[in-house]
Amino acid sequence: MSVKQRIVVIDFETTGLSARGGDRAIEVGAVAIEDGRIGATFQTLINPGRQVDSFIESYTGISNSMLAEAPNGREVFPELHEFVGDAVLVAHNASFDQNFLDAEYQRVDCTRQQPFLCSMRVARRLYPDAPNHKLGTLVDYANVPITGTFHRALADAEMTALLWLAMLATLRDGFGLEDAPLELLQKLQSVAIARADDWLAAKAAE
DNA sequence: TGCCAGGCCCTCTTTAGGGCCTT
Repeated sequence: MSVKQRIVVIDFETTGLSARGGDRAIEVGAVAIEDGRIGATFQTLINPGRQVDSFIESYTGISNSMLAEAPNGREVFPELHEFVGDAVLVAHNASFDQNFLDAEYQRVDCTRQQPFLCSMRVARRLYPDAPNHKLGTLVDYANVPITGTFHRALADAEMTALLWLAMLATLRDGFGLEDAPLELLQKLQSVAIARADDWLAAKAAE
């Protein structure tokens, strides 16, 4: 995979926690990282075809009246698919966003080919001393600027993208690895899966 | 009525259980 690989950081607000249980996306935010910098963005509300409950309205600040005027998934997801292109995807707690993206793509006959990396899994390895690994906590811990309201899709995607860049910087500064940040993070994630902490120690000792 | 997600990761583990994180 190319070092210059475009990355898209994505975040969904949804009607609930279970994509497979029928919950739907109500907002998507996506931020492209190109050449190590934040570039184009994509954001829209999505009409889920149903009422969202009061918890979701309160949690996200997205009301039913806002969603009533929003485009539906059949309009939104082909556009998102085009925006994402062949970029590697990143999200905070990626399994959640991946399940929603794949479920919504399936409804509009789109498919996802590229890998989906998780900023939370990397942060747990890179910042083990953080109070916790919620996005809001990590934004503060890594001195990432707050770009908007938490629990809105574009703001969360932007701050996840900035956290991702901060983690890249930490890796470069901490391990002297000037190049191949994407490969490094992919390796770091696979290492996390394998619980192979020795890999980082070996890299640091080189 | 009662139930209500799923994947990762750690540990008092692996023939399991529970916390974290996302909305």
